[in-house]
Amino acid sequence: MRVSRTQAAENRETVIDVASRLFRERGFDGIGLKDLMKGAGLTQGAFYKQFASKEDLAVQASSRAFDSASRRWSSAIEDNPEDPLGAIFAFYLSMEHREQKLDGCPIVALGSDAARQSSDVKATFEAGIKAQLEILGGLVGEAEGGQPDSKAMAILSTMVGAVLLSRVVNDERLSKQFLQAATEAVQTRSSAGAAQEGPLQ
Amino acid sequence: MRVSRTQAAENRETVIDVASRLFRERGFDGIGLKDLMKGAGLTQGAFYKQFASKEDLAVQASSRAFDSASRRWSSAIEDNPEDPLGAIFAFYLSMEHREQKLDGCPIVALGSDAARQSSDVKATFEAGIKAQLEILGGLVGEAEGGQPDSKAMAILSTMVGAVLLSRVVNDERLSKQFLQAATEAVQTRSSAGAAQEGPLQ
DNA sequence: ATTATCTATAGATCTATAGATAATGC
DNA sequence: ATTATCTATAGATCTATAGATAATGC
Repeated sequence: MRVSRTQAAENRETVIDVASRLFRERGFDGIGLKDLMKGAGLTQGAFYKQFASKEDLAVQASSRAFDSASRRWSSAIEDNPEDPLGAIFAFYLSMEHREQKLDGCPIVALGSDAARQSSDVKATFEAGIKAQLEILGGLVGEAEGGQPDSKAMAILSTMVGAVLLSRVVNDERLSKQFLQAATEAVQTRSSAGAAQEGPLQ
Repeated sequence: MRVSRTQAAENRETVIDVASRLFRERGFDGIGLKDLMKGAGLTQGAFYKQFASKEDLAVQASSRAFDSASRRWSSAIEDNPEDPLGAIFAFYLSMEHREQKLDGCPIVALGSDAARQSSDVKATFEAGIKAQLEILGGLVGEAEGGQPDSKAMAILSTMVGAVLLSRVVNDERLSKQFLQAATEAVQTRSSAGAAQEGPLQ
């Protein structure tokens, strides 16, 4: 029954990967350890050799979700070097992202839940959010001085809010309108006047 | 043990009120029927004469939370008729609102959860969101024609996202910056150039 | 007679722990 | 000898139902 040290490490990574997806789909309280472990091909009993508690896994899984988001942002930028910001807006503010809770933005999928979690979970969110602000801040015209990237913060707020709102309503037309309205707002705001029409959903 | 019909109706309202607050504080999955009923001064056994299921209560409680939000928006407008929009921004994008999950915006408190709930819950959110868009749309310069209040949607997205982000980070300074950045963004956007500095947290 | 609420409980599920097992790692 | 995983289980909690009780409403 015992597996090698490297296999155990792999199993741990698999559990974190699975949790990062299932938590986003069902919420921290919406899935139990039994199903999480089953998703990784293990049984519940193996859990506590790998993690201190479910809350510990919540931290690891949140961190993993932000890693995945970061990779997605980076690849959007690389795939579209002449308009990196537009590339981020295009995938983030899309109906595909609205539909894909499983591997979508952790702030949208788990934000309301994270606000009720321990400060360890919040610290993970804070770090992930700062990383995203860093990226946005680098792409936006850059701040005027005192405020540390007030523009990036407003843009991220609009992005997060729009996808959250688009998920919470049944009406797909309304969902699209939220994403469309947010796209226009962040584009005019980021290029301060030089608005470009983005091809979109 | 039986109470009068009017008392029973009152009890029902109390349960919905309590649930609308406790759900926002702890999430739909974060509180059980026993504690919900105890909060209304009743026992668990009385629940199913009043509601068909916990999900039914989730619908009623969400609706109640939006009623409460609507009342708050209206009173902000009435208290400040010369700058109604600024009044809404001031209370919504405040540290007090960040701290007050219990009676704060249901979209922020329960948005991530609601996206996983039944379409009945989503329909309630959709109705509440449309009511808020209506208010914003009436106060904003008004749309250019085709789009049904694209401005209002972008503003609401920014508001919701900023408070969500402000709740999800530990760092209060960062929280304030999100609220501040969002305030600037929605104010410049709503009065299209005629930006006014809002006194704020 | 009806019924709102109570106590009690069924049956499922949840997190966490205990002890057995079988393979690794020294 | 150590240990990653397994099966099994403790103890709590969850939603929902059943039957008793006592007051309402006719």
